This record gives sequence, C-alpha cells and structure tokens, in this order.
Amino acid sequence: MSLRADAAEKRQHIIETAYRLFKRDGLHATGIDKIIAEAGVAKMTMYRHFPSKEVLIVNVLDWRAEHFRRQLDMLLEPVATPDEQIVAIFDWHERWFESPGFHGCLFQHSLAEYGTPGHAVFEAVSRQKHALKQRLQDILEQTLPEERAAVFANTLFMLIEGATMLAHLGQGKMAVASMRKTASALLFSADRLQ
Amino acid sequence: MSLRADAAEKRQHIIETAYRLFKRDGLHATGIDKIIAEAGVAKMTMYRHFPSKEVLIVNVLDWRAEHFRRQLDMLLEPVATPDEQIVAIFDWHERWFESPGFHGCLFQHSLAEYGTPGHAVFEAVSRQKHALKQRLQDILEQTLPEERAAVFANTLFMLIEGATMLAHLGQGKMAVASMRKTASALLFSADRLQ
DNA sequence: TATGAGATAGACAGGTCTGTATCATTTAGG
DNA sequence: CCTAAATGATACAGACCTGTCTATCTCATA
Repeated sequence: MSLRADAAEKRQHIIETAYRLFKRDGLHATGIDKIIAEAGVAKMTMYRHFPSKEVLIVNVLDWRAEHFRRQLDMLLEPVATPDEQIVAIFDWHERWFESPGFHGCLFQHSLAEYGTPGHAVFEAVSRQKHALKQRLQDILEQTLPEERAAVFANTLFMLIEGATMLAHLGQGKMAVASMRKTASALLFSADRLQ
Repeated sequence: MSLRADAAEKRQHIIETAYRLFKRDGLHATGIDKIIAEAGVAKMTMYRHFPSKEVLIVNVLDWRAEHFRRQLDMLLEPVATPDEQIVAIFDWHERWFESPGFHGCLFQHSLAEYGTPGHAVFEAVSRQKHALKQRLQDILEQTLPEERAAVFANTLFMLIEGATMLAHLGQGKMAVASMRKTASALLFSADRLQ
C-alpha cells in the first residue's frame, strides 16, 4: 500500500468523521480539535488535506451528495416503473428517519448556518438540493408532460424536505404516511383528472 | 413613563435586535457583543433581563411564535371559508418570501443548531411547528372528517416548510406556485373522489 | 434635595476557536 | 540501510466567546 493510498484513506476518514460530528452537533458547534481527536489524526494532517474548516465543510457536503446520488442509483436501478421508483424513494426516507443516530439533514443544517447566497457552503447545499429535485423530475417526466412533471417534482421535493424536518421533530412516521397518501392522491388525480 | 415600562421596552428591543441577527447570521455565529452593540445597550442590561444566551434565544423564539400566531389571527379573521383561509396563508408566505431581508425560517435554523430533543431551544421550535400544524388542522376540520384533515394538515405543513427552504435557496416563486397547484388538486380530489 | 434602582462603558477572567510552527517518529521505496 | 515524505504530539498566537465585576452616571420618586 503506497503512501498516496494511505493519504487518500486518511483524508476520507477525516471527511466521514467530520460528517458525523457536523450532523450531530452542528457546524459552528463542532471545533477542529474535536474532529481531529475523534478521527485520531494530527491537526497538521487535517490542515494538509483541507486548508480551512470551510473547505472541509464543502468537501463533506460534496462527498455526502455524491454518496446519496450513488445510493439512489443502486436503489432505483432494479425498480421498473416511475411510480414504484417514487415509492422506493419514500421507503428509503422512512428507513433513514428510523435509523439510529438520525439527526435531520446535514444540508438543511448547513443552509441554516451558512445561509448567505454566494457563500461556498450555501452553494454546495444548493447543488445537492437542486440535484434531488431534478432527479425527481427526471423520473416523473417518463409518465407526465414536462410542465406537470416539474410541478409534481417541486411538490414531492417540498414534501420530502418537510417530512425530514418533521422526522427530526420526532414525527417521522406520521410525516411519511401523509406523504405517501398525498402522492397517491396526486398520481390518481393526474391519471383521472388530466 | 415609569422605569418599569422603560425596562420592558428595552427588553423587547434586545429581543427584536437579537431576532434580526440570529435570523441573518445564525445562532452560534452571533455573539453577545454584537447583539448589545447593535441594540445599543450595555452588557449588564442584557444579562439583567436574560441570565444566559440560551434563555435569550428561547425568549426570541417564543416571542416570534406569538408574533406569528397574532399575524395569522389578523390575517384569517376576515376570511370566510376554510379554503380561502388556506389560500390566505399561501399568500402570506409568498409575501414573506419576497420581503426584503428574507433569510429563511429562524425556527428551522434553530432546529439545525440545537437539534437535540430535550434541549430548551429544540423544545421551543417543536412548540411553534406543532402549533402551526395544529392551526392548519383546525381550519381543515371545518370541512373534512378528522382523519382526512390530519393527513391534509401534515401535507400542507410539509409543503410550507419545504417551500420556505426552497425560497431560502432563491426559488420561492416556483415553490409557492407548485404548492398552490398541489393544494388545489388535493382539495378538488377531496371533493370529487371522497 | 436625597435616595436608590437601573443603565452605561469598559476591563477582566477563563475558556474555546482557527490556524501556524516545531520537532520527533513512522513508513514506504530505492 | 537511507532518504524523504507523511504523520503525530504539542505548544503557541491571536482572535473571539460567554459571563462577571466595578465604577460612574441618570433620573424618577419620596
């Protein structure tokens, strides 16, 4: 195993440790010292890989966005119809909400702490949220006309974000159930009332 | 004007100044020194009214929740039907999203920074969000059976929270438009497909 | 006018923050 | 084995944080 591979592994380990702490305690509330202590690396190692905390945050967000994107790929690949794909996304969120250590969405949290347009963290959040919305729209455009798909994608996106917040407040079960019923009703009316 | 009235005014002035800074810059990112400088009061004045920053935060949130509740009262009082009341709430949010200095929802931000159940800030957020959801449910129960009203209230709540986040990301117009269309479709299907 | 409560400005303590510097140690490859 | 890069441990600088304390000022009321 070469030095370069070790360095890459260490870099990734720092990112994943920071992700866990950022998600649980918040961005400002998590200090560099806590991250390196939890990751078991020296401070200079961290600063060699990431020139500042802000750069580390953006790297954590970008890694997590890519991780989520790949998870969706694997989740949706074996699912045939668009409707079933939407249901699969709901299922995934339901499992997430009930997973141990669930503490809300790091992208939402980051938007709260760095909510100024143009800031690197804001833009990283914007990229991820836009990608999720676009993904929903791509699925829906397989069965709905473009404008309808866009509105429906916005709606599903807002429902998912709202459900994530409700889950953080301890009402994930109820949120997912309502989200499912609403999506069913909308798909039903889209079929019948078009 | 008595000393007591002066003190109450000063206390309220601190709360409103802190609200503005917390909303714009975040909770951890806003220091006591910045609050008192912006409010033009001495540090001891602030600590006489609020024994700690955490207590100040909770007071800001509770004041803002009450302020929002009163705004809704005034907004909905002259509106006759439940459907029109829902539309009025959408209208209010649309105006909010476009108001100068809109920077997302302070309650969402606070949940991101103090997201641990049991924490005083978490509980303050929980109270406000639950109150909004309950209010939506009360409106809907005037025309829908209880269980349907509950699901619909959850849905509208999630849409509103998601729309607020999208507005923070600069897509408020689109979010409100989709929210309106979805609510119309749901009300229509509720009437026709029950 | 005398009094006493509230406000002010500012220093201060003790801790934490980000980021830098130093020096010893480990480790992979020639 | 030897070298050079990477890391570990730790001290440090300078800024900022919350919260306390003091000394002075203002002002309504008794």
